Amino acid sequence: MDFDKSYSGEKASVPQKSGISRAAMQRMPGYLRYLKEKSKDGKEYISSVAIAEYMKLSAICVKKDLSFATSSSGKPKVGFNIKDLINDLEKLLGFDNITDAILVGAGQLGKTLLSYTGFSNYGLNIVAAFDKSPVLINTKINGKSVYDLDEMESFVKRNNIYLGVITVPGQFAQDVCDHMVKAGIKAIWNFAPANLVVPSSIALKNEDMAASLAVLSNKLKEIMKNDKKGNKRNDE
Amino acid sequence: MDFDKSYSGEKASVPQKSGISRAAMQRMPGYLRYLKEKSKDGKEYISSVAIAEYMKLSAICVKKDLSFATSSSGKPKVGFNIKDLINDLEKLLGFDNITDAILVGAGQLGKTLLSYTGFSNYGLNIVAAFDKSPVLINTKINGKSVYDLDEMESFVKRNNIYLGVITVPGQFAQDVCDHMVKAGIKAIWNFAPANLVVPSSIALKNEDMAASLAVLSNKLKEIMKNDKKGNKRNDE
DNA sequence: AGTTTATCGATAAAAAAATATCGATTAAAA
DNA sequence: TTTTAATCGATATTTTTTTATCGATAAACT
Repeated sequence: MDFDKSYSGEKASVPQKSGISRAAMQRMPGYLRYLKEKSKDGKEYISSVAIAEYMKLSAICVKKDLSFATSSSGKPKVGFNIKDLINDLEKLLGFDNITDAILVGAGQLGKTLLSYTGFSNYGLNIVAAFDKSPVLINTKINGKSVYDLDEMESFVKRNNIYLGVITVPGQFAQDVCDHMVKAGIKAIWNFAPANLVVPSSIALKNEDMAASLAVLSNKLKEIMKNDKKGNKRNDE
Repeated sequence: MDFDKSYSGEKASVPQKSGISRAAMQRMPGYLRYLKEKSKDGKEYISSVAIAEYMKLSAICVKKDLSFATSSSGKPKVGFNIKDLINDLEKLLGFDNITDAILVGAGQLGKTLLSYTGFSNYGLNIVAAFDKSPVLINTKINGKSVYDLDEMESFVKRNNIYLGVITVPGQFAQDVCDHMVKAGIKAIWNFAPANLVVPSSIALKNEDMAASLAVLSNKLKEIMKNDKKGNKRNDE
């Protein structure tokens, strides 16, 4: 039995069965976005060097990352065909076919996510929301219905939903999570500040603002320290 | 909102000068959250094993991570003093003293962040917002004023702000970013789906929804594949 | 008090990820 | 047509991160 090694389902240690490291996987959408820009500009081919320069990565890293996605291969001297690469990446990322999802917690953040129209670009379609608040139940947000949380389980089963988004306050997150798992949800995108416990067979991704902020604060601290020491900055 | 961007400024290759890896840094808030829970429950000491079990990490990993934060040391047989550890972590994370920040883009997501009351726990205080829309300028959101974007630079300089949050649509993000850098902002928390280019002296953290979703979709795909192959699931 | 056991902390080993090297290839230039 | 230069792709190396080992220590038990 393989247990997850990073907290809340985001293990640091377990290898990706597909061979792609998580770090690489996270870079993919960045490549995709850049390639789409370039494609719009009318460019047809691009080299790993050019991508790397823009993305501030090493060309080797880019080449290796892309090798996981590319069906066709790049051409020496010219690089990769951008359109092909976009297709490959979208396929790899699953952005090419839409996955239905439900969201629990129609508060401020929930509303924001429900109102966001860009998810279809990422292959995600939030079809309904659930909440406990009578004020919200049976309202619509961006054309999407908000139902009583009690109906979540049957809705999920009836509509074969596998992905759930959690946008409730931290103290309710575990409970919502448990219900989702019970209902048959297999992937959870958690925006609540909580360390969720899930069976190892469930995919969990935490959108942890605190963690992000921790990294940023740390960097800022380093910068301020260096500035005080009189080091030059803006080294471009 | 939609966000993604993983790379500029977040290269995988740059070593952390402080010796703490980014991965470890990102785990810290998780520890902190768990310890606070335990502390509330009245527990006084906790072992790395207990933390690891809950966080689904190895105890060794926990010990090593905590060794970067701990001033005091743990006691054999009983573990760490929870209160001390909380203090150490908050200090390490900079959550113990508040940093002022500004936000640009008072749309749906911007409003959500402005309304979120939990940032003070993370040492962040958004003091003002900026936007281009006349409808929003001079309004207040959660008691925080929205000003004309043109005033951002002088505001930042006048109030010695070092941290900026970007919540504008992707196509405007780079421009806003440039203005922030020009104004003297040293750390940028970017929620826009854009690959921002910043001087290397600027800390940049992208809240990359697409990247998160990529990881989650990938996991889900694996799970569905295994399910189809008839593997058991919910192995607890 | 003496023994046992859980836990720490330091160091060593292993694993994973990023980066470097280099021959092969192909477009463009001479 | 030959040479040159940019780029790929595979393999090797290095670096970083995680995990394992193990002696030391302090609480609990006998």
